[in-house]
Amino acid sequence: MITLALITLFGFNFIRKPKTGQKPGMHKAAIERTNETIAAQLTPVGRETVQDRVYSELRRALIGGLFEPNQVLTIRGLADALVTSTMPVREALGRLITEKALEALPNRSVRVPPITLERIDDLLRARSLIEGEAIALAATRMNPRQIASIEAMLGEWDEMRALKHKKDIDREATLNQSFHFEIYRCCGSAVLIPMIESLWLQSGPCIRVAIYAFSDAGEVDTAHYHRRIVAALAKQDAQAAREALVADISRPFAFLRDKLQSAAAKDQT
Amino acid sequence: MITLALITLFGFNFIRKPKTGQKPGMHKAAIERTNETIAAQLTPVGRETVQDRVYSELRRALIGGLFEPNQVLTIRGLADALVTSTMPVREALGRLITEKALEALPNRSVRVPPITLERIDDLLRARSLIEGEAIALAATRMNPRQIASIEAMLGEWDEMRALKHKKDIDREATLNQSFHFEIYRCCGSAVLIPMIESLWLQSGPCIRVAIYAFSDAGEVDTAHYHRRIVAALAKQDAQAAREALVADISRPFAFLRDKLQSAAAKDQT
DNA sequence: ATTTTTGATTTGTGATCACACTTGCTTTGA
DNA sequence: TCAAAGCAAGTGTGATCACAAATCAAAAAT
Repeated sequence: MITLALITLFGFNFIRKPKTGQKPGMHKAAIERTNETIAAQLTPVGRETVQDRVYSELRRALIGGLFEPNQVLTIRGLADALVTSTMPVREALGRLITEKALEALPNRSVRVPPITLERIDDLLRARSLIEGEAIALAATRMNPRQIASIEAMLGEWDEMRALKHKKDIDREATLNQSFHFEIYRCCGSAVLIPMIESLWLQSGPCIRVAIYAFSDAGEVDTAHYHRRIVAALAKQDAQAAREALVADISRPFAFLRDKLQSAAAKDQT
Repeated sequence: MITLALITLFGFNFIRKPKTGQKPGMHKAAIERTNETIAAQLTPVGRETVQDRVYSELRRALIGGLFEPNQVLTIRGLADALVTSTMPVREALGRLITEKALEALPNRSVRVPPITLERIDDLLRARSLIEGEAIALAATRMNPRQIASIEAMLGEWDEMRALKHKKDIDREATLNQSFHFEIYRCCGSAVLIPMIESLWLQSGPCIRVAIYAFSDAGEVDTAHYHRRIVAALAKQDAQAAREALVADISRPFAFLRDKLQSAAAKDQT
């Protein structure tokens, strides 16, 4: 019956005419100019709803691996933790479920998706494909200023590693994320970037498990691979950039894969 | 402050222990057997929430191109049309916005994303990349029974076209969708398929515009390209399948592109 | 006649409540 | 002693309401 209702959709009142695109108040030139100069100095404040904040927070937590795989989340529990009502949380959870960042069980409870071997391989393949394409596109489009920007991040990385003995994993993960997305943002595709974000969201809980284990041996390699990526981008060599990127993101997945397999083998005995 | 609240997340009551996976009632063997025979005959009823139905309906409408680009949708309007309250609709809209199937304007109103040249090229590139990969994977995995299944759909297509003079565009679009997803489902990737669905959702409003215009000249070509795809799959030729698919999905985009460019040129004069 | 202001209507957002379902524990019965 | 029924607490879903912001149309002012 819902189907029937929708067939007769056109002409109903939920269709609002698209805006004409014309600015309505194109009148006194002087006032207009005054407003423009003001607009040039002020940055738009931009409303942010509670739901948006909840959503971003949950995203951050997922990508950062603050939630473990298989962990069950409840609306009221999260609402308490975030100090809001249930409403923004339930909408944010629904959005994360459609992105496959969370999983809706038949009981109607929601949990962080579990890690399986197939899923790991599946995620790695998808990420190599899409992020590889994005970096290949970016390689031909990045200007020297943008290259310099990510090179600066590399420097910041070294500096952080040199100064602090304590491994600040959260900081490192954030920096890694910024490094990658700074590059992807240059690919010029408004379609690919949300897909990459979705993939990071899905692989977040997985790779965090790996990162914790590898901080010592992994760090130097990470810097090495990132340098390779920057070098390829500087030469505008799309193919080399793609390969360096795939090598970079493959490592934690391969590590996790081995760990899972050996765990399964030990479980078998 | 929300950030601080989340940092202290672990150990809170919203973490529920994952289920043990053990069936609790593993007792009298006779009763167990009786229940199993009953279970074998009955199919699980499976709850479907109102929100799910609304979401599916809106998806169907978007992929089918029932909404025009730039069209503004309102929660209450849709709720009236679907004969529910606003609650399921607003959650469904939120989910569609995160998938980029709809667009949230700064006014907090939501609309179908507009068509631009860049967006068309962007969508086509992403679809070629991902659906191409999916079909290449499927080519090496489809068994003869699955091949026969999509061949049967080809036959159904011819039959439909031969019998009806009237172009049943909705039916045709549905069949086209089934044809493609039947193939993609064989690629064995739980990650790629939702991404493809998301891409169809985004390109739905665009390509519908094209399909309306090309039904006459396009139909025979469509059948031709689909046959090429099936032939390549039957030979397990991944590369040929990918090329045939790209050719297939490129046509409506190219058509739309020309139409848009000529419209822009005419607008210029 | 055009622009601005004002007021009424519409719209999205968040909170709260009622209901149905699940879950875990206690009590009952064999 | 142990399985099964019963009960109570907790959870997701949908409806309704209050409020602020946006939109639109008419009235007022220049």
